[in-house]
Amino acid sequence: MGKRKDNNKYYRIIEAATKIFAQKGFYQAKVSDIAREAGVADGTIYIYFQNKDDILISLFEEQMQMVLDNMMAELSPITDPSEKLTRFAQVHLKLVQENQDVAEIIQVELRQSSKFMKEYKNEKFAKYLNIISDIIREGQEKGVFRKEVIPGVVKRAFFGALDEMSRFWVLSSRKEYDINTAALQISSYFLNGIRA
Amino acid sequence: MGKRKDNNKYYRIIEAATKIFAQKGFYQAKVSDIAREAGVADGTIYIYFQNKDDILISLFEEQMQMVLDNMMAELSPITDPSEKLTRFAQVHLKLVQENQDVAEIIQVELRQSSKFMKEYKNEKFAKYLNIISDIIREGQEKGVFRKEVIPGVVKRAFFGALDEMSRFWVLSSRKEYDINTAALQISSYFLNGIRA
Amino acid sequence: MGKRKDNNKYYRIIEAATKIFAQKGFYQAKVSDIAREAGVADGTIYIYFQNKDDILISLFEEQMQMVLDNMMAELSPITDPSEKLTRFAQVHLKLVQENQDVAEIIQVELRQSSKFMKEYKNEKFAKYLNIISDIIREGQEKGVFRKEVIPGVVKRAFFGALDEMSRFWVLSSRKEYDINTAALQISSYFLNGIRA
Amino acid sequence: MGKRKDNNKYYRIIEAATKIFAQKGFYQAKVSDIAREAGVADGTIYIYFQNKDDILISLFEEQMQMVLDNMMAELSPITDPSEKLTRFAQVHLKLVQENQDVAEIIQVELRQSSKFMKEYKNEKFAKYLNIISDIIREGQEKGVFRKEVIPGVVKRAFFGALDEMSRFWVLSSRKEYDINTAALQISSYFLNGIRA
DNA sequence: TATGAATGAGAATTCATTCAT
DNA sequence: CATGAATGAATTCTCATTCAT
Repeated sequence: MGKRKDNNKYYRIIEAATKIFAQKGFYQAKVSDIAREAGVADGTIYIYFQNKDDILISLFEEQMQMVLDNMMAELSPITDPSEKLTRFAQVHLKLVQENQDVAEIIQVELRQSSKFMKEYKNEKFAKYLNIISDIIREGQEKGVFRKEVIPGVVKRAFFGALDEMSRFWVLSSRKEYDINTAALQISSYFLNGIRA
Repeated sequence: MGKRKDNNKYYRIIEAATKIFAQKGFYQAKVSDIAREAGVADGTIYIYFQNKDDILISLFEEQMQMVLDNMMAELSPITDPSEKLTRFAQVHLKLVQENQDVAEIIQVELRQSSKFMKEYKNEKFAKYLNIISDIIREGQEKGVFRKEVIPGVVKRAFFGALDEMSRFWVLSSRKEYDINTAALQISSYFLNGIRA
Repeated sequence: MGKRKDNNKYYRIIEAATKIFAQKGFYQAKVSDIAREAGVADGTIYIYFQNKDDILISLFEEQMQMVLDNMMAELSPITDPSEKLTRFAQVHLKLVQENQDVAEIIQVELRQSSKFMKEYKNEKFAKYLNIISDIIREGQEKGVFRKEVIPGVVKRAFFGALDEMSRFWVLSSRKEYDINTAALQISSYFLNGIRA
Repeated sequence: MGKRKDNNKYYRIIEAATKIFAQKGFYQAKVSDIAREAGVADGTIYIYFQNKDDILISLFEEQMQMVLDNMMAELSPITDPSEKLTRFAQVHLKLVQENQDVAEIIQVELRQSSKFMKEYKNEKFAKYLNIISDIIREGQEKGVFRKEVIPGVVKRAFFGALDEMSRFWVLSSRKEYDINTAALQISSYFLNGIRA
């Protein structure tokens, strides 16, 4: 690895940006806000990142990697596809709960990323979604999920369901129900819905 | 009759803004872009709208009203809750398909609305979601949906599933499958999942 | 006279402008504010006045004429120069008191008139000041005022003294002393000061 | 050390603003005019000042402080109240003569300050005026000025007389008489006028 | 590497003035 | 004459980015 990430300032800036972007949104956030939060000078940001866009992109990469690693680690010991799907829901909502800033940025800014970063292909996010479709396919092979179910549809529907749920959960001040309850409800809908 | 709305310029600006916001996103869109697209002078915008934010808010209100009206009209003749839910999915995705600009704005900018429009409460959107929970509750009363299903979770999960699906559908250039197929798949997952 | 002033709208606009300019100052006042106050359409203003500057100039002319006429009428019956000077002070401060809006505009906007109306020569104001120097000269001829007093200095000093006094009087909310008292004090200073 | 003032750019901008405001008046002066005159970028102005109003306010504060300091230094060695008053007139008019830009701004913009700077209380100016009333009061205590003279009236009348005189002197191209002559005339009027 | 003062392009908004009705 | 919707030039202020130290 080059010197770019050796220094912990790189991560301090990512952390700071995560907080500030979550608070104000990408366009409302000023580079100097991030610098202040990170305890560095404005100019220092440009030693570690090419520009403001690059901060957001790097943030996505780093945080999505973290999420991916976490999810992989949680799912690897499980063999049963149904259990895997349920676990995915639980872990996803738990991660959201524990990293609300990250969650908010991914939910909000990810959506408009295509607007300001035409070229940015969010491959990590695609990988994350593919964990779901891989589970579906595995279940279909093992004969526990119906064959006519389209994995590419389920992965989006399932993720969308969790995502909308977590958005509500993050934004609402009074939490009417446990997030784990929501995870179990949602995965049960889908499991019942796609069971062979 | 006030000067607002009784003139077609109001709607011409809304139309133009819908196109421009969808194309570039709210922050990247310049008021003068919208003016040019609408064929009016920059200053004219400010006769019909208080500021740039107000354009977006008004756009939400108008377009959500249109969506609401459409959905209500489509569902009113149906009595069976299961059929209603399926129809909701079909109509929603059809509306998205026919109003991609509107869909993109609602999906993308709606998310960050809380960031720049602290005071704006998107009541129309809440109403739209409540159509779903009303269907669920009705189904529970009629004994066709399971009692332990939480309507507030289903409405978000179901909408989220459709929304994520439609985002993909709108963004992807090559459409792998018919959007109606997706609608039927998703509603079937949920119907199987919550059936009594 | 042409049709310009025949219509009472001309005077209604002058009245309105007097009020609005006094309230907000020339630059902060909007033409549409004046139109609303006068109960006419924005465009109507431009039938009676060439532009915003012209409103102010016309206002000066009209109001200064009124002030001049008033002062002349009050002084004409008096023959004694000392008494005239005292009366000038009293009438001036009374006029200020009764026409605070006019006073404020003349005091405030007159000062910067040279800035935005390079060509405008405020002849009426010069005439008004000359009433004072005429009194001084008359007094010198009659031997009641000292010869070495320079009329051109006295006219400015005397007017300036009254003007500063009236500015304070207009602006301060609680009036510590009667404005007539101030008039008498000031004229007594000058009379003692220049008496032969 | 804050970033304000310790840099000479702060003063360069004040200087430039003094010139530009005197030339065109506050509202006609563009921030970019000031920036160009000061030899800095437009944005640099906003590092040292909050906004255009703040430039004017700061300018008042700085220049009035200068005037105050000067006047105090000139008067401090003098003990006789009459002589002090005369000296005040001389120094005031000399300062005006030497700082015509400053004088013009204080005379012109000070008047309308209440219009656009509701909250700004020009305390330095009040202090300056109070130098006069302090002299009057001192003279009354020493028995050289009449008791019935109201210091608050004299301070305004005297300042107003000098101010109107200096306005004329600054604006008129051909100077009919020496400014010192005017100072002596005016102070003699008042001294004769209020002498015990 | 790190700094942060300086830059200046860019954008929202205002409002005097016009002109078709 | 009167209207007031429409115009678009003009101006303040912001903030990502640079670069001399």
